[in-house]
Amino acid sequence: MAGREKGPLTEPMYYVLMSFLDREMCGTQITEFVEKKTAGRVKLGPGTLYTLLAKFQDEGLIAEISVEGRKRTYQITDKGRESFREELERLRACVNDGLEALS
Amino acid sequence: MAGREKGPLTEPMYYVLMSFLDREMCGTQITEFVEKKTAGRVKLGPGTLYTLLAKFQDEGLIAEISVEGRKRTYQITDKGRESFREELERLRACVNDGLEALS
DNA sequence: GTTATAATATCGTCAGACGATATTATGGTG
DNA sequence: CACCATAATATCGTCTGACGATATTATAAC
Repeated sequence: MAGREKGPLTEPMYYVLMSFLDREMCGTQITEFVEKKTAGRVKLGPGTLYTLLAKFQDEGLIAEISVEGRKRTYQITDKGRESFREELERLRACVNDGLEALS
Repeated sequence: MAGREKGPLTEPMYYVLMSFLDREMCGTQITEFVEKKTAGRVKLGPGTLYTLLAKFQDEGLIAEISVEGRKRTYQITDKGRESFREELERLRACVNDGLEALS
């Protein structure tokens, strides 16, 4: 059960997936989550966010579970969790490589 | 003495800067360094590499120190080192955020 | 039912990644 | 020296993603 076929995640992709680990989310909740989690370091524009949600749904990393009026709520899939874990490992590898190179 | 004005580094940028920490480098040495350091996870195409070297020189992160025939050798600047350190910190923040979200 | 608000969707532009291909310099070999 | 192989860098075109600005759509309050 490998994660996302296409290579590594970008920073926005990573934080969007992360927002789903605890609970189901809709777009605006994700925006708030990311900004808060990163203490303002990462801010998602709507263009980035909704394009991403559509793509993640396409790729089966998240699934829509409800629509209330305009509000669409999604939850992460097993494949999505796996993609997130893989990305976290990649990031750790980057950090390790960097620390090693500094010493 | 802040690093790069423009936001975070991409993965290729990060590893290219990393290659300079120990010693001066030319293009082909960088390609080999990155592939070896990441155990093949990251491979730099020539388009990516030489475009990057030109930009880094422009931004003052590296400086050309010798030309032998076609071979151009560069070394990292203080600003370049600072940019690398900043990027490493950013990556650590991403990892920490991810670990925290998983728990 | 008009206005305000919340939420999502789309468009255009720009930066970066990268393979394919071209260019340029060097050294060897006859 | 002329030719060729090789090493190294440079450029081009295409594609993907980021993002702000703007538009659209649904709900609710008055």
